[in-house]
Amino acid sequence: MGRRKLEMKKIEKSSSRLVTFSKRRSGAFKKANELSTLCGAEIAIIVFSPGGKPFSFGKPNIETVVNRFQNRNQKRSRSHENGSRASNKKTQKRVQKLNHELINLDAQVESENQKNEKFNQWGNNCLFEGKQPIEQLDLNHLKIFKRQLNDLCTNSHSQVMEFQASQSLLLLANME
Amino acid sequence: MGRRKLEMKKIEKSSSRLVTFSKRRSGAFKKANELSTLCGAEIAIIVFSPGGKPFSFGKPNIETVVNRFQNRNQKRSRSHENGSRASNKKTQKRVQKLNHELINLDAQVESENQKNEKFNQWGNNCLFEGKQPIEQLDLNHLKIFKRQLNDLCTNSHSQVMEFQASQSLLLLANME
DNA sequence: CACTCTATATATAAACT
DNA sequence: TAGTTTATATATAGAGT
Repeated sequence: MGRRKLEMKKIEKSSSRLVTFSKRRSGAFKKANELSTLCGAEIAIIVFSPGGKPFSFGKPNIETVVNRFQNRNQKRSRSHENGSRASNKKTQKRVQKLNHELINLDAQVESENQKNEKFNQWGNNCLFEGKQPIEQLDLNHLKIFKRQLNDLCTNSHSQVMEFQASQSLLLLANME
Repeated sequence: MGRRKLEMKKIEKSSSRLVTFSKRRSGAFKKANELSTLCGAEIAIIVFSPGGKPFSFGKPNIETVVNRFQNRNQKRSRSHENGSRASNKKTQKRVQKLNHELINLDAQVESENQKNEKFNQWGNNCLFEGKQPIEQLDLNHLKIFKRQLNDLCTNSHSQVMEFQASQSLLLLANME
């Protein structure tokens, strides 16, 4: 699916192989997500790169699907459901708001999409607030945020996950 | 990728949904096989149809890949104190959801980009005109979103900030 | 690297068988 | 319910930044 037709054999050139792996892996995950969304199906993908690095995608999550497949429906441990981590109510509220806004934003954009004409004027009329193209930054933030989140989902290593979680929000915090 | 563009939501018509599931499932497996062949990667896919039927693909085979993945998780799990794994699962789930929201958002904007050249140069040639059209609603969502993200992380010095950042995503994970 | 930009190769939605 | 066809939508190879 590119400039040339690729032979279906291992790509020799290691640099190309790596690029292809990365592109196709994300392509595969996207497909999996679409399949799941469109058809209401549960799906899990596990890939090991040639270098041995694990990548995974799961919806609703890997464990559920894999366990179901292995007929080992282990019961969830609900004992930690809320733990001490949810103790900061202020933060919790904010996050809740944030989440709603995000959902609303998505719905809004979709709605505007249908009113194509108006949406097209978005960029013309509302970009600058004072001097700063704040909204543009927002979009970039969203993209970066998305990328970070994507990494979080892709990488199953919990420690890396938490690290990246911090990183992503720090990034957002530091960009202005 | 067909006669029409499909909305990324569950297909209502059950007959169409079934056809789509079948087609896309085989498409996904084919992609997985190609990825494996081209890059020398191990891969496993498990899918449950909406009806609950399991389908799977694995190269060299499912068991190998899944076991490799789970062994790795076991190691990881042992090195953690109790409870962290459960939270991480939920973090992953929540983050996945958010990610999907953002993917959709991004897709919408991208779609508009193609339709409207002006939008492509969003940040370059758009001047603030002081208008307050209806489309402003979208921007308000963006602004609020960003402000709240900032609020999450801006309050304190970097160490506390990082702590809160982690906490935020963990909270996201714990809220539904 | 991670991303962008195109020309091409593929996947697939609908319709039909 | 699975193939076949065909018009379109996507994915992505290769090259460049």
